[in-house]
Amino acid sequence: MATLYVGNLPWATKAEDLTDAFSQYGEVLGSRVITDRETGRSRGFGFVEVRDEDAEKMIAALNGTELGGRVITVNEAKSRANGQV
DNA sequence: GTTGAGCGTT
Repeated sequence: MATLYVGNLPWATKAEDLTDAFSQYGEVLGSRVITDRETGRSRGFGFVEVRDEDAEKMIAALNGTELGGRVITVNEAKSRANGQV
């Protein structure tokens, strides 16, 4: 599968919101919104796990679109484990 | 109750 980075999210965005939004354009295997480890508040970005064959389609479909009232940024995630191969 | 570029935890 592929990991998608989702940024520029509202503070109220949750993992379910990412799943609901991304599942409209592909199969969402899992999602995760990054929250501050110390305070527990949302950092305004998250990650969505999708199938590799649907990843590019979902990026093109949701990148630059509106979510929760804000325009979000969707890209292929690159950090920690990168490709997950 | 606040903030706004950036890539997450076991």
